[in-house]
Amino acid sequence: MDYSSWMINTSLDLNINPHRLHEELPKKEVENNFLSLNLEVKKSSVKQESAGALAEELKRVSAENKKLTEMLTEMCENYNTLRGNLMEYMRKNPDKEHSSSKKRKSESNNNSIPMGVNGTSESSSTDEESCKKQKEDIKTKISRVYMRTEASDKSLIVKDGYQWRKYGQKVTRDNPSPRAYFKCSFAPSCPVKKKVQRSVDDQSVLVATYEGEHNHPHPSQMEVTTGSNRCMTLGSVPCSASLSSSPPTATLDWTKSKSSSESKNTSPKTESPEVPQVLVEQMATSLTKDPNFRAALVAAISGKMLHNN
DNA sequence: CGGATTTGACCGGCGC
DNA sequence: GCGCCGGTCAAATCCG
Repeated sequence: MDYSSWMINTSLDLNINPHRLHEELPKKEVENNFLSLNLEVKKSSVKQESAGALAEELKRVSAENKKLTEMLTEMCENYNTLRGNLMEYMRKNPDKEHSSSKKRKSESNNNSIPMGVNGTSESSSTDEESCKKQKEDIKTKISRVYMRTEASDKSLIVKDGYQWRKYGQKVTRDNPSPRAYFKCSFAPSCPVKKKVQRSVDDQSVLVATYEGEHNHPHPSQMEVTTGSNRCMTLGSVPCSASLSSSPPTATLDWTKSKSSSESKNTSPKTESPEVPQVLVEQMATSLTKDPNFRAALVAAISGKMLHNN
């Protein structure tokens, strides 16, 4: 899968000033320049030409600020466009599972109603009731992951780093492909379950439905604690934010790196705020890691400070 | 030999 | 109440 198309190019070309100051001068020189400007401001006997240079610098920085603002606006617009495209894609490819009239009420409810945090006021209820409540809570933590595999690969294995024990397989009515049932076997008390079934429309797409939340750390996290990006440790799972650790009902199809007409397995419920959150986080991470952006930010802040002086 | 997987039986919820 | 269907159980089987 090609995720590069999802990555936002953060190499912002912010060197918009006519003097190409930041492009040619190292960061340190920029800062020195800024300090010297400050000194100049403090001098009581300001020469005409230095005042002119200062005004010009001020103008330049203001222009840069303006450009930054414009770029930010443009970025927001791009984001909105992307989001719109995503929503349109979701609408065009409604999940067959949800369109099925035979769909059980309970399951569809679980998928569409975002529930809050686990209720903790179980002290007054009986064991049976608390057990029931717990069950309901587990059921509310549902997420779905779409994973593209080789069409020839008939195994229903989704490698996500956790250890799963298969406890059943069933052929369901709305899908000729068998559905496999897994329980998390990494921790004996872990309540998480996973259902894996091939997509009706695209046999090369595996649909993994996670129920519940792991009550133990991710196995790969126990081995690799320094990894900054969890997606890198998830084996063959697409870079997805919809693992069980995410809030309920998040369903993301990151397999859409192929043409949108190819995969048709998403549901309208993906219009949850989850998607923007993921994108925003991704953008923020990318931006903060980009030296160009940081340099531009420094310049912008410097400009702002100059403005205030 | 022990753990994982397979697979038919069973259970319970839901719709008619 | 009955039948259908998804989900789970557990004995049998497989595999390292």
